[in-house]
Amino acid sequence: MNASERVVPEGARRRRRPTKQGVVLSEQLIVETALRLIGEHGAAALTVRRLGAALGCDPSALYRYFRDTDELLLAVADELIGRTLRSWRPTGEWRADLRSLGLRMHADYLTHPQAALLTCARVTGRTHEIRSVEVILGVLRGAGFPDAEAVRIYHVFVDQTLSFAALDASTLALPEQARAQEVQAWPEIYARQPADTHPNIAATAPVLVAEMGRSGYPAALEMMLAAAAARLQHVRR
Amino acid sequence: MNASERVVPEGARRRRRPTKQGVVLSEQLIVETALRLIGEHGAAALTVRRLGAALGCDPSALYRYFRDTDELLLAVADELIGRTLRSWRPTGEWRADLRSLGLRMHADYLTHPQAALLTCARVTGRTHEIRSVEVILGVLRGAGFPDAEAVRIYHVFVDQTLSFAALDASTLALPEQARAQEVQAWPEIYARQPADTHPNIAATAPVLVAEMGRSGYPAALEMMLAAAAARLQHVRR
DNA sequence: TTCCGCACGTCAACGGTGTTGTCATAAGGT
DNA sequence: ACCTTATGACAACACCGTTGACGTGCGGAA
Repeated sequence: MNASERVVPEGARRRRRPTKQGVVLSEQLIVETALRLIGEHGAAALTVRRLGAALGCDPSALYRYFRDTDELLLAVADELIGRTLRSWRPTGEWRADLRSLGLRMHADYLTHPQAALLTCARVTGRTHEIRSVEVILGVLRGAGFPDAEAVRIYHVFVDQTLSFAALDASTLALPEQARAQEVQAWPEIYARQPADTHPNIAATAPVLVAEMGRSGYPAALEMMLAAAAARLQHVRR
Repeated sequence: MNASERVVPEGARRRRRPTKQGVVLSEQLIVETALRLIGEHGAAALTVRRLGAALGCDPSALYRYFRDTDELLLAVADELIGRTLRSWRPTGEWRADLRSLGLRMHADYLTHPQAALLTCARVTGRTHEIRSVEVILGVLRGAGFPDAEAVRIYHVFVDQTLSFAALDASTLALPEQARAQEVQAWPEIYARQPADTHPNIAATAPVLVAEMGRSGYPAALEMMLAAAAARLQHVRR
């Protein structure tokens, strides 16, 4: 039997046969369990075998619901998009709205780094994504940006938010050991560069180490919003 | 023997013993072969076993040069940084220098999309990376930014460049079929949203489709540079 | 020039991974 | 109550990174 023939679309499912351990599987339950697994035990915990164990079923049973692990992760990602958008409320002030939406998206993606990594660059074309485009464009056009400007700023805003999310997520998604090493790298290596060969690093070492310990996204977002505001003033004249 | 004791620093290597197939290994050769493998057969092709086969040595021989695959990956990342930095010439004008450096880094990473994806989020702590930090900080401090400001802008600049590179690289790195589908998504889906449910998308559809067809990085970089220039003017007063 | 220590390539093995072919069984429409 | 077949279980496969043991032959010392 071909693998793609094995999976039955969720809507067409009729027989719900409990697992040996008494669990009744469903796409919804699997996705939720996967998200829980990632949240509780880190990104590395999401393996087909562990997911099977957590659900109380044989790992291969999952292939009745998803063609492969990639498809499973996409389903997880879609769930994430929905959750993010659902919790956002606009205020009517464009700059505050973009700021809160950006920070929220960034933060929500980081809650599930594994899914974020896989998802950030993909155009899903699904309802949640389309709605987010509509909403952001609405904020910008409502603020008075002309269409071309609004689209350009939308593009920068979305790509910047998603790409920073991916960048920061990939740090969180690293195996434990590599991540610890990453955190120590800046203090240990950059605080020790001699002033004669690396004057700029030496002169800024303390502030450099502090700065690199956190995400660059908030600062990047502020600079982007400032540039947009300046552009808006210029256009209005 | 402990794994970390097994690897000998490149400088201290004395005995160069050819492999059964007559290859003389070196850190340099291994990194170059890894990059070639990634470029030819995709990021997934970079496994210890395949790298060993491509080099003509036993997979475990690599552990004489790198403690684990992660350390190997960091070496690959640093090689990428080095290639970029080597081809860049400063002009003395900070804005032009940052612009050219950013665009060049972005472009260079995209020539090795698979490698960029794997490496661009990592702090290598190796020589090329350290030099790039020194150079960029020098440009900013030379322009008159106070230390704290210079560091903050450096952070935004570097993370923005790398994260956009990763975002754009991941599109290039998709399997052929998925990539074609991705390209068609914007025209096909967003050009067809009805004006009553999605007024903002419908109103901007042509310019939206055109804009999303290219990278957002140049526009993001310009906004970031504009914000930095405004900040510099403000500080100078 | 010889000789010896040990650097370094090789081998085999371990425990993990995703994935698939096959089978038994019970759910659900008839 | 039956029969079809959806679906979970099992076992196996090929691959992965990593490690410990081993022996060969290179390079420095004498």
